[in-house]
Order: sequence, then C-alpha cells, then structure tokens
Amino acid sequence: MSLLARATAILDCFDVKRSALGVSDIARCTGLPKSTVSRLVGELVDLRYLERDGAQVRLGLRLFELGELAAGPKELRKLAFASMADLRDATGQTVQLGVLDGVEVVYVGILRGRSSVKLPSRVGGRMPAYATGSGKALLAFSEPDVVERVIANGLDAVGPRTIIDPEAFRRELAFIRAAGVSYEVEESRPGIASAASCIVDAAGVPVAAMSISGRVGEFDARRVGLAVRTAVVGLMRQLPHRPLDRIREQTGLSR
Amino acid sequence: MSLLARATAILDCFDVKRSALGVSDIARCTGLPKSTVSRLVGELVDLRYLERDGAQVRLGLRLFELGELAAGPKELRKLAFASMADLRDATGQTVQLGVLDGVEVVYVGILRGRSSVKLPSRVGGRMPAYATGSGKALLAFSEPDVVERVIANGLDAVGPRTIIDPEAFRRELAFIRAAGVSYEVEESRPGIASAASCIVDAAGVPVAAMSISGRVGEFDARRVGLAVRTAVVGLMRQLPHRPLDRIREQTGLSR
DNA sequence: ATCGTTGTTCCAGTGAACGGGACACACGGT
DNA sequence: ACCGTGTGTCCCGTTCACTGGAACAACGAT
Repeated sequence: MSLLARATAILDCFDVKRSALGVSDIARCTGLPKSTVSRLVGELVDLRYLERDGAQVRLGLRLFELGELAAGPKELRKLAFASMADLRDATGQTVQLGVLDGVEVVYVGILRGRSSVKLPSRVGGRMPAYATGSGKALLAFSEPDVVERVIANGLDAVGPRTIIDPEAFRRELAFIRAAGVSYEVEESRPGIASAASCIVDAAGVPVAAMSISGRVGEFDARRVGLAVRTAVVGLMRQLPHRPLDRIREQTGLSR
Repeated sequence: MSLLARATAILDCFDVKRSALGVSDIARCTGLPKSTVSRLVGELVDLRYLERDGAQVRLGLRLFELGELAAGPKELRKLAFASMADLRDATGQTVQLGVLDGVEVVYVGILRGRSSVKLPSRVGGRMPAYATGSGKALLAFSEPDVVERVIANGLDAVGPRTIIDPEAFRRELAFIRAAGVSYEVEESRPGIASAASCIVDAAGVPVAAMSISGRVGEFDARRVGLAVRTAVVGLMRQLPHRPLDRIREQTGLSR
C-alpha cells in the first residue's frame, strides 16, 4: 500500500457522522500503526488538508477549496440546474443529479421539494448504483463490463424490493434502455419511489442521471417519469454545443 | 520534499482558469520530472482524486466529495447564512464570508447582490488578507505574530489604494479593533469599496469575517458599516451556544 | 496510586519512490 | 516521406525517505 493510498485512507475515515477524529480513531479505522498515522496527520495538517481542533482533527480548508474547483461536477450542475428547478417546481418532489463512480452513484446536486420527505441522500453522498433510480438509469447506458462489475460486487438487498437476482437485473436494464426512463419503488429505501433518466453525451457515453423521488403514495410514476425524460432530452439538446473540451475529449478517446 | 507535498503540488496546479492540464503542463508548473508526474498522476487517478479527460487530467470526484464533507466551512456558512441574507436584502449589495488561512483570506460563502457588480471573488477563492475588508477585520483580532507574518510576506499594491506601509497598516488594524468594523476603498480592486466585521468566538479568537462590497459610487460606508457590525454581533450572540465541539476545543486549547 | 487512555518522538532497517533515459505515438512543417 | 517537437508511458538500478515497534509524557477515571 503506497503512501498516497495511506494518506487517502486517512481522509476516507471522515464522514458526515464522524466529522472529527483523534489519531487513535484513525489508526483503528485504517488499520495503520498509530505512529504512522500521527506522522501522516501532521503532514496533512501542514498541507491544510486536515486541521486540528483541539486533540481532534477534521477535514481542512484546502479540501474545501479543491472541492469547489472540481470542474466536472460543478459544470454539470450548472448545466442541469435550470431543468432541475423546472422539474422541482412542476412536481414539488425532490430532484437529484447523480454520476456513476465504480459501483456507486454519487449525488452532485440536490433540489429538495416542498413535500420534503427526508431522503438520506446528500450532495457528495453515495448510494449503491443497482438500488437507485439514477444508478439503474446510468448502468442501462454503460458498457457491459461496468454492469458486470456491479453484479459481481453483489446485489445485496438495501430496500424491501431491491432487485437481487442478476438475471432479473439485466432484464431490468434492457427495459430501461428501451424506455429511456428507470423506475424504482422501495428498492433503495422503504416508502420511497423514484423515476430517473440518463444524460448521455454526443458520443453516447453516460454522463449523469437526473432523478425525482417522493413518498410512494403521493407519486404518480407514469406522469413523473415522462416529466424527467422530457427534462433530460431538453437538457441534452443543449449539451453537444459545449465546445473545446468535449472535442478534445473525443479526439483523446479515439486514441 | 515529501511525497505528499509533491502530490499536493500537483493538485495545486489546478485553478478555475486552468481546469484541465496535461502531464507535461503539470511537470512544468511543479518543476517535477515528467516521469515522476506521470506516475503520481496515475496513482491519483486510481484514487479518484484526479480524473482523465482524454489526454488531459482534471480534479476528480473524490475531491468534490471531501469538499462537501469539510465540516468547518460548511457549519460556519450555515450559521451565518441567515444574517448574510438579511444584509443582502437590506442593502442590495453582495455579502461575503471569509476565513483566514495564513496570509490570505478564503471565501467560504458569497451572496450576490442585486446590483451585481462582478466581483473577482468566488467560493473557495483566495485574496491577500491585507488588501481586503474581511482580511483586515480578521487580522485586527488575530495574534500579533499572525499580523507580522503577513507584513513580512510583503504588502504589495493590488489595488490603487492598497496600504503598503507597515506602520500605517498596524495603525489601521488598531483603529479597526477599536471600531469593530473595517473599511476598504479601492484597496483590493479599482472601483470597489467594502465594509467588514470580524466574528470572534467566546474565547476571543477570530473565526471568520462578514463583508459587504459594492461600487464606490453607490456605497454609503457609514450606513453599511453599521449594518455589517450589527449583523455580526447578532450572529455572535447565538454562537457560544454551540455545545460539544466548542467545549472540547476549549479544553483542548487550554492544553 | 494504578491503570487505560491519549498523542508524540526516536531511530535503525529496508522497501518503495525516484528520475534519467529510452520508447511509442501524434502532430505540423518543409 | 521525412523530419522536429510535442506528447505520455515504462523500465530499472540507486538511494533515501518512509516505516513502525518501543519508549515516552499527559490526562482522566477508577
């Protein structure tokens, strides 16, 4: 395990629930020797990636800065914001924007609806991809090996109706690919339903997914699904105009 | 230069203006050998701190996540948000919240005013402390060695009226400490004026500064200065109630 | 006073990072 | 076609910086 991996393991210990940790806490959490952790924490503090708060230590200012600079999610959020707001206003439900990272979906933007059922999601938070509307929408348009990796990673039931059978899951993705919309009822969490649609770029690679979630009762799947889909196609129409970097990426990808 | 310092030097190359860089760009910018950069970039990509975008590389998803988790700024922003909104609505000018980091102030929150004169500041952005309203307010309540470090670092003119004389600067801070408000007219940038006030915690250590900026013409310094000050004292009144972590910090600081 | 904590420091041993150089590739100019 | 210059990656012997057990000092609780 390289030094960088150790350092990042330290940063990974922090969570919305555990926002301040001691050296020993970190040593336990990472499995690294205490002396090593002490030294690395010291270096990270000097670099302002961590900051001391008495005997505890918490995530530092530089991470905040770099997070604000992380161009990808920011740009995406800006582009999608208008559509998301329309959707939120039209339905009153909460709208989310997520990207795929390995076997999980990371939410990069959230607009909470009026009927603010408290969703567990949070900007920067993660959920298993196979159990969420956004995740399934993204996987439906991803390469087969990405999907297989998710399946191989295990389809554990995280909600009352999570799809745990690999074959059923593949069929579900095929259906989503055809429909352009994914639905999910109590697959991620009891009492919650959602509909999502995948945003793909000009080359057909999935970029993000927009989803809309609400309480199972007050949620008209058909209607809402259509709304998400229309919002997404509207968004995609203005997507390929993004000039330089997209072109550069294209040429880069073509070897 | 340790490995961690090298890795962070790579991350520091990125900027709002240079959001995507190649390996050679980074090598030039950091002064590190290209082969070293290539290897480190590879590791950082594996760790998702960077992501490849064709031949270019940009800041990755994990930095975005960690930035969202950085508790300090987030908490502060939440606390100050109401007062900032009041101030913005009352004056129509843009309100900023900044913290001190070394010799610079980092903006952790911005509410743009109606008369949206385009300020150069940005959430997560930096400005030299000695040349801004927020920075001077923070320095006025900081330990002498902090102030001296800033002065030793050099008071270069960044605006038409930047204070560049060390002695004048010390007098300015003494005045601000007495008044509780700092003013700044064209010290940071031509055509811009601002007033700021420092938020100190129960122990008297400066935490952040709230500032309000506008075009020199449409800016009534007296009136606005008083408004900022009242907003800040109102904010501070509800500050010491913050329970556990503050107490822990206290005990930690008292050795 | 005696534990069980905490975090920090020391230092010799070693394994991982280093980086010069060779390499493959993609351009653009002549 | 032939360079010249730009990329980014990879190899591999050298070496030096990271490692981590152990000893340490400070607390707090029992």
